[in-house]
Amino acid sequence: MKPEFSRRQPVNETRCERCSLHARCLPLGLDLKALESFDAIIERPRPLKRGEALVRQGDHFESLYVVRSGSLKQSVAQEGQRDQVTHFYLPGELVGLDGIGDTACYGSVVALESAFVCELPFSRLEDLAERLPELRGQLYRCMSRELRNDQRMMCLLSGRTADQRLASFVLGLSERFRARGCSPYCYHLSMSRSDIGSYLGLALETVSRVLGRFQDQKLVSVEGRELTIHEHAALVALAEEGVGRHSGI
Amino acid sequence: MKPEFSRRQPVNETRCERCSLHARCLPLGLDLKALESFDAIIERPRPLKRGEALVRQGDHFESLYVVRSGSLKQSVAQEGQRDQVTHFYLPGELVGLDGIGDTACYGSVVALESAFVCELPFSRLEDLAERLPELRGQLYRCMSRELRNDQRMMCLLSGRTADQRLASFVLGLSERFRARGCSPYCYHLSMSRSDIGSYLGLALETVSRVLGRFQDQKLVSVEGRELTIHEHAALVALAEEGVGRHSGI
DNA sequence: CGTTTTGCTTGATTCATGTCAAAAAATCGC
DNA sequence: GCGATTTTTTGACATGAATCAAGCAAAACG
Repeated sequence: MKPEFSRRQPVNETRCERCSLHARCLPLGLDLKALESFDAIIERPRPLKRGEALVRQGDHFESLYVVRSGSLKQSVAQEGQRDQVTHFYLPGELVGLDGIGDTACYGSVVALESAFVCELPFSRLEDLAERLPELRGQLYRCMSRELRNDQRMMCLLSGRTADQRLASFVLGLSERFRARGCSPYCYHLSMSRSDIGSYLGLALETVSRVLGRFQDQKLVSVEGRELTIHEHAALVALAEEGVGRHSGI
Repeated sequence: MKPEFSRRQPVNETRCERCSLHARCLPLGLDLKALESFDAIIERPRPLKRGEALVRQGDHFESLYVVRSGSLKQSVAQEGQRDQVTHFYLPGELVGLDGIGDTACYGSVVALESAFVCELPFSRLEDLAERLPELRGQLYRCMSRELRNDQRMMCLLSGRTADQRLASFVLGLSERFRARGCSPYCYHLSMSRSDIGSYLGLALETVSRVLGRFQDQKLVSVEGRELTIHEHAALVALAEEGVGRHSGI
């Protein structure tokens, strides 16, 4: 069993200054004084059990959240269609940016495993941003980065094959784990095949089959939800390959 | 021939106060004094010819742009793959939000027809936002709205059939035209079938065929790039239908 | 004003991926 | 620890949409 985030983030480490996510979190770049003001507006870590909802679609928008440990998924339910998973969130990532300026939350956010989140009431964050240009900049940058991620996702969904989508997905997670100081080559998938399928626009059976094929080709090994990357370069090559759908090049 | 935006927006109307897009544009909600400060940082309308690039992928990010007339597309070129269209921009819409905090522009933005854009140098906009809370809020709201749009797009791309994608596309444009005071039932497509296909993740032949089928079913008529919606309700029903891909409901 | 280019439509065929079904494995609850 | 539930794998089959290949229409160009 791999160590999980929850084990690495003792609950009592409640101050931003001491938080090990400091370097990847919203208050990045704030000086000590600013960080203390920031720290002051945070609602202290809130524990979530697997399957528990942090926000429900349609809830009144009030806060952003930073994942402190564990992982979550966002999913949106539309008009009698199957729920669609739109995001996975790892420690340090910001939840709720898509609710700003809207009355209701766009989707539901649910814990995929035991998790802690810090709550940032948006109105207080705005007040603080008025005084802290750095924080303002960070907020813009976070939103803009998310826009770029979403666009990358749109490209993935509209132009690439199932194999390429899964290669990108596996590599994307790998990169995110690496950035958090976890092994990029061997990690735990906290989401089900069905979640992955929904996120990537594939049937869950296809996810299972492709992962199996990757394993046969010795690119990765998958045992349940433990994934090990063996041929990083080959996955990159596959993900970037010119021959997607709609006659590549 | 329908009136086009360019005919409705005389070039010499250069002040924000007199701009007819006022109500849909970034400075929405600013008081007169604030509006004047905002007006002062705008680089005056810049004309673009069909096919001309406003920004090229990889350009250094410096400014946001507001479309004043005409329309544009954003497309990103990846690793030897076919270009992928990621956005269409209509008058009043904000171009470039995805470049904030990044050194380079994420994609190229090209005029689909003759167009004018107002340039907003981002550093000056940031300075101004420091003093104008309303403007700050507007910026957050614009970015957040775009996040929601991108997510809607992701849902469209990963869960819906070709017919549903095109129905949504046609209705989406209709809504955007309506919001701009143009006819929502009869409008001009400034983009090619190939652009639409790229945007929706479909082959251009499929776009052509589905549009043809819609015409046979008397939902719309399409003559070249002139589109008329006959059965709005039926299109809505189709777009929202539970039976997408991945066994609806 | 004819020629070339570009964009659009249409048909035939193929293929990747979805759907349905059932078994196997893992996880959960008591 | 054992039956019940959920998740995952695997197989057989169906099908929507891509691809390939013309042909046609409408601009753009000399």
